[in-house]
Amino acid sequence: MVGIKDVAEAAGVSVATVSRVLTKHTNVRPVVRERVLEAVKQLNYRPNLVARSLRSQQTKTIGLIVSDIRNPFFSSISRAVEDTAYEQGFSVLLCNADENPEKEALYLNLLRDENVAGVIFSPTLHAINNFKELKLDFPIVIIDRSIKNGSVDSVLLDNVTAAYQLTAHLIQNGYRRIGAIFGVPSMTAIERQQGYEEALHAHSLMVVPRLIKHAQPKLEAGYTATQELLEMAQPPDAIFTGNGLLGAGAMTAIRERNWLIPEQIALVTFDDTNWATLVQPAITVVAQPTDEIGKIATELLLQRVAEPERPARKIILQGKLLIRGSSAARNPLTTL
Amino acid sequence: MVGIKDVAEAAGVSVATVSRVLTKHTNVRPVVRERVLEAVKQLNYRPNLVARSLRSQQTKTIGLIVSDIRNPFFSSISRAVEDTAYEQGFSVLLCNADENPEKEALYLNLLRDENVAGVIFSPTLHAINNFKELKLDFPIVIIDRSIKNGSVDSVLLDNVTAAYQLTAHLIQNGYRRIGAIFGVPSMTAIERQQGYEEALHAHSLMVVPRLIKHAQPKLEAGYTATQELLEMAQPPDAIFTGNGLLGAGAMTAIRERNWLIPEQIALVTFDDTNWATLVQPAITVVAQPTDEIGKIATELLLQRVAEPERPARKIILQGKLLIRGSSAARNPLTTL
DNA sequence: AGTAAAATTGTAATCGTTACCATTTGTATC
DNA sequence: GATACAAATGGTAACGATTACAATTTTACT
Repeated sequence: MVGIKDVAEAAGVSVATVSRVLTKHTNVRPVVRERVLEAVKQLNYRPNLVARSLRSQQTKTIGLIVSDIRNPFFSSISRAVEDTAYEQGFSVLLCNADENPEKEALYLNLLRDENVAGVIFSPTLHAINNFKELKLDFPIVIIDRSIKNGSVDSVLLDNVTAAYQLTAHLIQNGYRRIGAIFGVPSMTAIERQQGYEEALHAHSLMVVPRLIKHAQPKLEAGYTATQELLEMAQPPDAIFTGNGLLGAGAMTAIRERNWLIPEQIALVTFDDTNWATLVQPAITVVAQPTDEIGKIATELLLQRVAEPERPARKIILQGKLLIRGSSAARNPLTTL
Repeated sequence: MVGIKDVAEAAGVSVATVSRVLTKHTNVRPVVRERVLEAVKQLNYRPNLVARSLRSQQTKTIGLIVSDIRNPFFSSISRAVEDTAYEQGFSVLLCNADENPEKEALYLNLLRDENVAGVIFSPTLHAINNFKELKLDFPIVIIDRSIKNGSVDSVLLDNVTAAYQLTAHLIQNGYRRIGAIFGVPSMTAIERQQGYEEALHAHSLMVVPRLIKHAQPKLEAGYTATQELLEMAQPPDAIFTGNGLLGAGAMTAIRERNWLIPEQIALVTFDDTNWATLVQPAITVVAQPTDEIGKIATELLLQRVAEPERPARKIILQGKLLIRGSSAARNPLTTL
C-alpha cells in the first residue's frame, strides 16, 4: 500500500507539503506542486479516506433514509441525490426504514457512528413528533414530510394545492362521489386529505366519511381499500389515491372487476409512475418533481455542511397536474 | 464526544479491556464485562467506526454498483442487498454507473478509497473485458452479467433458458414472425438472443435478422426500435423484449398505434415489473428472482470477506415464466 | 545591503481505536 | 506452599492521514 510518506519521499518533500498539495490549494510553490503531483501519479497514490476522516473529523459521506427504495418515487429521488452528491465528491449510504420507527432510529444511529456529514431523511410521523429527542448531531434535510419545528431544512411538495387540483379537476369533469384513499400514518397524507376536502367544500360538496379510506402506503392495502369502496351499495364514481403505490392497488382492484375507466369509475392519483401511461386509458396524475426534490435536498444539505449556522430553509415545490383519459369528462346523461 | 477512554475510566479498567468487551468476546471476566457494559450504557458510548476502521484496516461497508437504481430490476435487488447487509452489520454505498465505463472506473476507485469490504457489481461489457486490468483489490461479486474469468463469484440468471422458454411459448401459441429487441452492449443480451435463436431453430423457424433490433436498455430506445418493427412492410406478429425497460418502450409504441394485443401483435418481455399486470391484457414475462439475486450476492460477498481464499462460485438461478394474456394462443384462422 | 513581513516548508502532535506484548492474577498439581 | 501454566488485564505503539506551530526561505522595501 502506497502512503503519503512514499509520495513525500519520491517528491523530496515532507508529508505536510504533500497533504497541502492534495487538500488545501495554498502556499505551495508551483514547482513543488508539480513535483508532488508527478510523484502521486507515478506511484498511483490515492489518499486513504478513512485516515483522512479520522484526523479531520469529517467524512464525505451522506446518508439517505427512505421507506423503500422500490417505491419509484424514492428510486427517482435517490438517483437525483446520488448524482448531485457524487458530483460534489460525496458518497451516499442508502437505508430503507420501511416506515418503521425502530429501523429509523437504528439507521440514524448507524449513520451517526459512521460520522456522516449529514442525512436526507423522509421521516415517519413518529420521528417527526420525537424530533428533538432524537438529538441528531449532524445536519438533516427532511424530504416529502413536513415538520412543525421550523429550524430544520426541508424540501416539500405543496400537498394541499396538489390534492386540491386533482380533486377539483374531477369535480369539474362531472364527478360527484369521489372516494379517496390516503396513506397512514403520515403528515403528507393529512395534508393531501385536507386539499381533497377543501376542494369538495369549495364546490359545495359534502365530505362523506365512508368514502375516505386510510391504508398503509402499499399496493396491497390500496387494493383492499379499493375493493371496499367498490363493494359499497352506493360506490363512488371516482377514486383519488394519495400515492403511486395505492394507485397501483386501486388499479388492480378495478381491473379485477372489469369496471370501465372512466365510465364506471374514474381514477386519479399522486405520482407519475410509468404504468400510468401504459394502461388504457392513461391515468390522470399529479407528478411530483422528484429530480428537483433530490437535487435541491442534496444541495441544501451540502450547503449546511459547509455553513452550519445558516438559517433553515423550507423549499416548497409545486406538483404538476397531468390530465389524461382516466378522468375524462363524464357524460352528463350518466351523471345520475 | 465520549470516547473509549471515558468508558475505561468510568469502569475502572484499561481501554484495551473495553475494546475487548466490545469487539472480541474472549478473555474478560463476566464481572468486568458487566461493569464495562454498564459504563457504556451510562455514558451512551458508541464506538467511532472511522477510528475502528483505520486501526483494524477493514470497514463494514460494501459498495453496490448498478446502472440505474430507477430500473425496478435494480431497485429490487438493491433492497435485498441492503436488507441482507444491514442484518449482518454492513452498510451499503450505492453507485449508479449508467452503463458508462468511465463512471464505472470512477466509482470503483472511489469505493477502493473508502476501503469498502467488497463490492457487488453489475459490470458493462467493457469492464468485463478489462477485468484483470482493473486490479480490484477487494472482493467482488458480479450480478446479472456473466464473466468469462472463472475466478470471481457471480450470481446470474440462466438467460439462455429463460429466453428460450419465452420464445418457445410464443411459437407454441402460434406466433411465427417474432421480433426481438435486445439491450446493447451486454453479455446478458447476447445470451438472451442466443436463447431466442435456439428456440427458433428448435422449431424449424428461420432467424430473420431484420426482426432483431439492438438498443440501449432504455424506454425510449425500446420505443424507437418497436416503431421500426411495426412500420415494416411485413411487421412481426409478436415482439420479445430483453428487459423491462425495453418492454415498457415497446408497450408505449404499440399503444400509440392502437394495435390490439395479442390479436395484432403479441408482447412478451423479461422482468415482471408492476405495470405488466396493470395493463390489459396483462403481459407474459419471465420474472427474475431479484430478491434471491440480491440476497445470495450479499451472502457470497460477506462469506468471501470472511474467508478470502474460498474458491469462487457461480450461482445460476432460473427465471420463472408467467403466462398471461399478451401472448394468448393465436386464432389459427388468422395465422396467415 | 539590511531588515521586516510574507510565503513556504518541516516536525511532531493528534484523531479514537485495536494489536501486540508485558504483566498480573487465578487455578491446578504435587 | 511452591511451581507451572493459563487466563485476564494493562500499557503503548501503531493505523495513515491532517494540521498547529515552529523553522526556514523568499520577497519587498528602504
